[in-house]
Amino acid sequence: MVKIENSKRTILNLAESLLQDKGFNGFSYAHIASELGVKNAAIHYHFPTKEDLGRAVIQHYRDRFKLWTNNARVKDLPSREKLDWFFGIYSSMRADKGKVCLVGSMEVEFNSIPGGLQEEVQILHKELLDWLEATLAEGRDADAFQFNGDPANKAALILSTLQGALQMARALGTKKFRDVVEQMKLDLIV
Amino acid sequence: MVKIENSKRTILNLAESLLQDKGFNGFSYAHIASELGVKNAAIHYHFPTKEDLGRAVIQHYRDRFKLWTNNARVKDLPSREKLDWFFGIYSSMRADKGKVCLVGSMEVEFNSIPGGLQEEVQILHKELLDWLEATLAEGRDADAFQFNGDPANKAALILSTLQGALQMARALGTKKFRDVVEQMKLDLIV
DNA sequence: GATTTTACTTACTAGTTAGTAAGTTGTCAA
DNA sequence: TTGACAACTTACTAACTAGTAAGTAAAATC
Repeated sequence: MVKIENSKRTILNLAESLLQDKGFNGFSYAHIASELGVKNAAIHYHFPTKEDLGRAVIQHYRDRFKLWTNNARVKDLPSREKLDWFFGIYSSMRADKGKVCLVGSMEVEFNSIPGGLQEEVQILHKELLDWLEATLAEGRDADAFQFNGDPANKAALILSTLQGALQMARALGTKKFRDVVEQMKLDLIV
Repeated sequence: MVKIENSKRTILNLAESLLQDKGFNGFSYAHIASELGVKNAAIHYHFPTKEDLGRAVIQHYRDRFKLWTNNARVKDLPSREKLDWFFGIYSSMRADKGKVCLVGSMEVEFNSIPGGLQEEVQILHKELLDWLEATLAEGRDADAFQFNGDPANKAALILSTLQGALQMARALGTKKFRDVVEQMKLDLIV
């Protein structure tokens, strides 16, 4: 038995990374195993099926987001800084080997992933949307943001844009991603 | 020899459909073959490798877009209607079995597709962006559109948004897609 | 000190993948 | 009518896929 500190967590992190790098159909148990220097079956020991692994990745992602947004360091920020924090998550993904949003990655392959994963993606996407909607509404009330229409729709627009912009950056470079983020701010901030 | 009218074109169309439905890693030669009632090798006869097939799909997509945008029926439209036509392409995709933008689909899997395909995606994305940028610039000059900043950045934002919104609709439904499109118009049209 | 549990490895399976080589058959041009 | 060619099929391969069953060794628990 090789001594790996908390190997379940290590597998989870690597799986998340691979999902954001190559998509659900783009990586295999063999990839994970060889990367970690263990055998195929070791991964199956922790996550019996690929669906289990996928679900765990999304649940971990959800937990982390909930933890952050409930933390005073984000919760008590003014609206504009909350939004900057949120945009920062996506900028970090871009900086981290050109990763793409987990949600977008799984929605592109939505019709070829297990049903249990589809549900999980749905829930995560809703949670992101809800937080963003509340932040936009709060910011408009405080005259920090300026936009017409329903905050829910503006939230859906912004999330879609971030998701698409990370993908665009894959083909056209990081500058394009930053341009889009700047344009979003230009369209939103007073 | 079974009599199929222009089977190369039939394969191409089905491949495009599968790409927008399941992604590049989500379909196989066997899928295409069984759907068309032919054998695996028949597909390889027309498109020796999967990279060849992918390139042909994208090139076909590019040709079609160029044809449309150069046609008087689009070319001579006022800016607002040009934009409506463009948005209509994405609405049609959504209506057509929840398809997703070809570019987004391939950018999610960018790091697990052949290099030749990556180039082709890059070129297509640039062409879409260039047309949209020109249309936005033209529309702002004609006081049909209203936005701050560089038309190139606004074009990148809009394209990213459409791409992301089609993906979002997979998990959260068509209404969300329409909401995003309406919000974009609200943010743009005078 | 014995027993159970954890975290694996070894060795395998059945199915799928892209891709190939060689043969077949209908169509068309000379 | 013959020969070339287009459009396939048959039959195959090597590599990879998720997943399993049985065995092993160290560590934790009793």
